[in-house]
Amino acid sequence: MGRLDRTDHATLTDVARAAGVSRATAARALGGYGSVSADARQRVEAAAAQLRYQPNELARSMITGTTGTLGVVISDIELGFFAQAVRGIADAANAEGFEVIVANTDEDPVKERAAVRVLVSKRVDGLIVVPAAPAETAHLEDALDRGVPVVLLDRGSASPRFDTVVVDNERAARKAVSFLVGLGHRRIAILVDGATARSAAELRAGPVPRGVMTSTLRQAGWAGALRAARIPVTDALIRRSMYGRQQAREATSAALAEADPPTAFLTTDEIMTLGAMDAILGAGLRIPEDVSLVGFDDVPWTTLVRPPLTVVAQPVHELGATATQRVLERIAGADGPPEETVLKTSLVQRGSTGPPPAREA
Amino acid sequence: MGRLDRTDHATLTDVARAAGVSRATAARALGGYGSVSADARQRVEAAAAQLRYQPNELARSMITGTTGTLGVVISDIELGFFAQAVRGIADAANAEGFEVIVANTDEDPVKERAAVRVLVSKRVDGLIVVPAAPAETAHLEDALDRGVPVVLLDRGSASPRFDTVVVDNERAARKAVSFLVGLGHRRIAILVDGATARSAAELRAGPVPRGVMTSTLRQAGWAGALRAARIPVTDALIRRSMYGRQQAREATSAALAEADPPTAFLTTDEIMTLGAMDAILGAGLRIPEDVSLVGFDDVPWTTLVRPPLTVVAQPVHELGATATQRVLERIAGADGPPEETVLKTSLVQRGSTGPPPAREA
DNA sequence: GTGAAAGCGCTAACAC
DNA sequence: GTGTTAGCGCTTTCAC
Repeated sequence: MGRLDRTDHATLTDVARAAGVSRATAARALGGYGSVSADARQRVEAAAAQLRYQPNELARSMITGTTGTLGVVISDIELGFFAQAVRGIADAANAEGFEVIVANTDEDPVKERAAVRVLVSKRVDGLIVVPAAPAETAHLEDALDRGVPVVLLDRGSASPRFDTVVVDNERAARKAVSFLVGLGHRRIAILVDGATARSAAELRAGPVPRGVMTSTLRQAGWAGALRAARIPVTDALIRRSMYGRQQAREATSAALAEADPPTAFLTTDEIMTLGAMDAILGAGLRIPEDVSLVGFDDVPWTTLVRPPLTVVAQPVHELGATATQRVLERIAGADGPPEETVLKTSLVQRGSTGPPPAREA
Repeated sequence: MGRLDRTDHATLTDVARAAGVSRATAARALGGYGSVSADARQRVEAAAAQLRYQPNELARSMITGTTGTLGVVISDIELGFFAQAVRGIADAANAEGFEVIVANTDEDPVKERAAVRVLVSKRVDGLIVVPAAPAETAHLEDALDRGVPVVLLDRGSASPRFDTVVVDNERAARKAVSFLVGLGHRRIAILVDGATARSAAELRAGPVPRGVMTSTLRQAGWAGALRAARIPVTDALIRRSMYGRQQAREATSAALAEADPPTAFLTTDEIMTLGAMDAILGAGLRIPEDVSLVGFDDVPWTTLVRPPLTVVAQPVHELGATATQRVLERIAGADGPPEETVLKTSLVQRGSTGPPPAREA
């Protein structure tokens, strides 16, 4: 341990000197390229082992122009969905020898811009980002212009320049709601983050533009299913709340307290589902006898609560793996037009959905 | 966009040329050190903005010897506990201008060694690791020898060389079990990962050595509480399972099927708790009327299940933040002896604990 | 097969 | 105040 200089790391120069060869020869022996005599190789390897030499990847990156590092920009690693996605990314990345730097944005575009800037400065080879504001992508296009491939995860953007990996959000919600309609429900509410909510009028006006959050798409799917069943799409069924469990709970409680409360709820992610269940159980209502519930995301606890939850399951791990694959292809030089990959969700029917209360039929 | 060379990044040389000054002056103007005339600064800043110059952190790191990056080595980011810890780390790190590279080991020492080697090669400024095998720390000492500070999180090691941030595992379990004893329970089982389990004889033999997993410590706390209540510590109460929800479920079911089943269970983490609850509810037993349950980790769903779970809450976020603080201090040059920080857990009493069935009293 | 030399983009003395 | 000159540790021609 340490005859070494200030950094305590043996350098190639140290190894070369110890082996009695030039740095170039040492590099060739260690890097396994060019040709080196058996004897020289021997001595270099011995010296390297002896000095516990490990190449300085920083220096190597300076030359090769690649760092073997991917930047991942998400909203919050604590949320099950993102944690799973990151694991999918990390696994796919590690398999190809890449490491992953994770940055949380909390859906704040300012933090996102800062993170992207830092990551690009650190010369990540590629970026996977869940855009906080899919409509504002100047900073992401900037990364692209600097030669850093960017793949969007979970949300598409208005810009056509990015590879994108998402799930079939609209269809997923439509199927979930159609299922509820088939059960006999007509007053099917959707619980959405107020920031991404659209009014009934907006929903009637036409298709959802590109570059919106998933919950907006899910809302469109919900509206589509209602329309198909000739059920009026009204603002009363669109329950808005700020994003958060407690807020979702309050919004759901308010809905439940109305004159003709919804007989079923569709919630757009784990946190909202948690809040909605809090409210339903807290009101002493039975699921599904009094009210049915379908949530997004098949997280572990959904099978533990009673009744187990009917959910839309997303292939989250695969979402991350696919995005990684895509960015790795770009890094390797693939230069076709941006691709949008849409992964399939599935409706997992469990116990939280049933016919509406008898008096409703 | 791009008169730039192969990397598409403007360099300091480009800026200096555009501003008509030397690289040194440009560097001073941009870096805000040394002194530069107002005029020169002006021109440099204009040129930098015009070229959208962003310094190459790689080159900067080569010289300064610091990367502004922390390596975090955990078992699995998908587990709520680690996701939370990583968030705590990332927040504390970001606040000081550091980024975080995350590596998953799945408790595999081989993966851990590989991860540490890569991270050190990438010249992270410090390492926070949840050691997969706290007894084998040669690779971590190697990092230390190379000048990379290492802080252990969640688990201590046998080596005295590392700063460590843990919770009071033994005391936490002791309190939880004492609480159950106070309720009248005597057959209190503990569900542990078979890999970390100790036999009743081993537990009686003496204190737990340093460098073991948390569940081993929790088992010691469990045994301590039983001893204090003069309840025999028997192997029958130590329920082993492989790590995993399904495995925990099976182990719990087996315990429940015995002649004199435990009237209470202590589970050592979220996954084990999930499996234990699966088994208890699956057997049609009521909680806490038939069997009480105390789990480790106060995750979101614990308040949603019925009854809500009594748990040992760990300050997970703080655990990560504290470890980060420690490693940052080391990076800044603090060179006192290694410190062990022990954070306090708390027992959150909810509905899953009550007196044992009447016939037991 | 091997060494000398250049250079990645930047910082940091050290002159002027 | 500003420019020149060395490097950081490595890869990579290009001679020999």
